[in-house]
Amino acid sequence: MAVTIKDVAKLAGVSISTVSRVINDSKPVSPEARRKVLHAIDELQYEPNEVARSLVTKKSNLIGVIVDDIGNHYVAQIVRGIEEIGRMYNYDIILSSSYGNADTEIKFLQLLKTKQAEGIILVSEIMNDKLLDYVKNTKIEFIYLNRYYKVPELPTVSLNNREASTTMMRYLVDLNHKNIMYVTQKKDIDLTIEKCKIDAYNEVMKEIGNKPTIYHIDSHEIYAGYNAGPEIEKIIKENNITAVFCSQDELAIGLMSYFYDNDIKVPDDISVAGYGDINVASIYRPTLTTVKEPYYDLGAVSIRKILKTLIGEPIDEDKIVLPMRLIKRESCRKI
Amino acid sequence: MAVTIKDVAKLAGVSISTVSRVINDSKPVSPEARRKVLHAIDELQYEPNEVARSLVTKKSNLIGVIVDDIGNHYVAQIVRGIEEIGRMYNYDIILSSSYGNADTEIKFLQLLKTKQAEGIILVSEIMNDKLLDYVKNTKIEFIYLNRYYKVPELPTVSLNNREASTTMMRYLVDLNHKNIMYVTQKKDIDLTIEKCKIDAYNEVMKEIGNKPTIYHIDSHEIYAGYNAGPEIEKIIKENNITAVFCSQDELAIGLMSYFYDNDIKVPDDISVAGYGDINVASIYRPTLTTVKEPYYDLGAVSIRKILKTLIGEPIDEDKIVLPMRLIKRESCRKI
DNA sequence: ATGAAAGCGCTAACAG
DNA sequence: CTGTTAGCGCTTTCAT
Repeated sequence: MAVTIKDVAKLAGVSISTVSRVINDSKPVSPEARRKVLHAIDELQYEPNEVARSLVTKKSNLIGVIVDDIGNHYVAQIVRGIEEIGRMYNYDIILSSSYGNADTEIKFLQLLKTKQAEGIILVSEIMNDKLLDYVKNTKIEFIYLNRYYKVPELPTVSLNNREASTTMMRYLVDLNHKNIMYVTQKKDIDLTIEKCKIDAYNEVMKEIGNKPTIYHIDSHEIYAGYNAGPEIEKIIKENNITAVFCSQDELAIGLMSYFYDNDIKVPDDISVAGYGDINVASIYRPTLTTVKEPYYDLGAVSIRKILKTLIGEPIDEDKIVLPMRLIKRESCRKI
Repeated sequence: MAVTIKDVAKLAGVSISTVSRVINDSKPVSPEARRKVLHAIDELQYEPNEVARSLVTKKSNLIGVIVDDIGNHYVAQIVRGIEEIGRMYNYDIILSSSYGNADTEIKFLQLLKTKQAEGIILVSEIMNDKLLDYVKNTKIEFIYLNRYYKVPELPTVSLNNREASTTMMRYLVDLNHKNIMYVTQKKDIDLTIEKCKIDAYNEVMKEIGNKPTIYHIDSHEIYAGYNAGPEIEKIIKENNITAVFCSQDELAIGLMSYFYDNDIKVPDDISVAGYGDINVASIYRPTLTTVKEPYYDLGAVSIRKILKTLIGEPIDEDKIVLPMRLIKRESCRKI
């Protein structure tokens, strides 16, 4: 059996209340008693049982984090931000991966509640209406970090995607590109954030008086960008496209790999721009011009917001929007 | 106040024991009572408090995972394996990142113990002797996953690095390479696992009757591989090297980027092999020939081992060694 | 300043 | 099959 507060009290010759007081220094304790207690603690290598403590204080110091897949680099960065800031406030995080399953997300949410998590951050790629309902009817600190959807009803930390896309488009235009193609997700999926980006694209194309060329892919993974290569190549030739702006870095990397394998030179023959600044973006050759999504900050800001409300500090607002940054690299050139 | 077992009992008109019994179905309960309880639970949206439950059962269903940095891809893969298997047995994981600080690792270890974690997996890149002592004197299920060091005194799950390096070397030899260079960590660091790999390299070089050429770098990150480019290039020319075997994929990728930027063609001018099969390895062009470290499995096997001992199943052995696999890609060619 | 005692929400004998 | 009761290890009144 592990050593408990009773053992310490006995050895120190005081009551358990006194021991508790020195552990938490919640009330004055005579120097003499304190010394004895401290000594006993040391002797016994006593470590308080946080579970028992939680039960009475109702503070678990646990934040639940439900993610899509910790194996995704951007997710890992978000978790990094959450964890590092949480740590500063003495909070631990419980991690669960849903792999994009809506029911699993809800199951974890409930599970985390039973574990008395004080707040929950959901890093999701899907739109989970059932979960939305559930959260709205339950009082728990909650933040929705969704990379693709806007979630109007709930506290979110998000990015200014529209502005970022506009910035990238204007940059491409500055590079004298006129025929710019946009490669994005499958058309029929109703991705609210992607809509903002498409709007930005369309707007800039309209500004420069050119017709938009949008190509839809059914996935946002690298291989999908690669596989779409032949069709995109055809469209490029037919429409005299000089720059391709991809809605995700993964797509851009896949596409560049296709170009590499088919002797199309980036950026000499075609400029390619991405979105996200995933870690490969700066490693791949040519390095990818893209827009940096500040994942770490996304996580950090989220947990800070939860912690603030937990502590009772005034919170600024329910929706936090973070800026993004244009990263100019080799894959786009002036023509 | 949250709804408790008492509320359910009252509403259902039974005792709390009966409620407890239907929740856990630990003992037979009359259909009638069960129905009433279930109904009350539903009515009240009751969710048992796991903290209270843990306190009495002494089961937290929590596994602590201390990692170096969840932002590292390989670490994330390990955690993925841990989490996914843990989930199958109803275990949650608490994640803490030490960022390579030995004291932080110990602090987390203690913290996780107070949270009543039933087992702890340490995914570390450093050698932490103090922690070794600590763990040996404490009875807690523990596994050390160290990528660079052998940890003889503790249960570990590790890889057969010696064999893997030999396999890679023999493959290179099969490709008719005779003058093979090995690029690795700084010489004075005492990396026990790296030593195995160097031994394997030396042995094969001896077999083919050629002198070893080992180059030491002070970091294992991509930029380090890149920065070492000029010197490595010089050595290659002087020694007529035709293949470079890097102790880490990161180094290989950095080096290939240097080659790309300096118009040295891989694999036409030089073959490059890596170690690890990090995610970029298959994405980078040319794709990197490497040895696959099964990170996911490493995590999965670790937690499974802990869970087994927790459940009381017989455990096979204290040291588990996983095999690695040669991944032939474009960066190495026959000469 | 200190101890006794109540109780956090739950499980597990124990008695019926 | 069911209710009563005694804790789990700790914090926190409430006396003293």
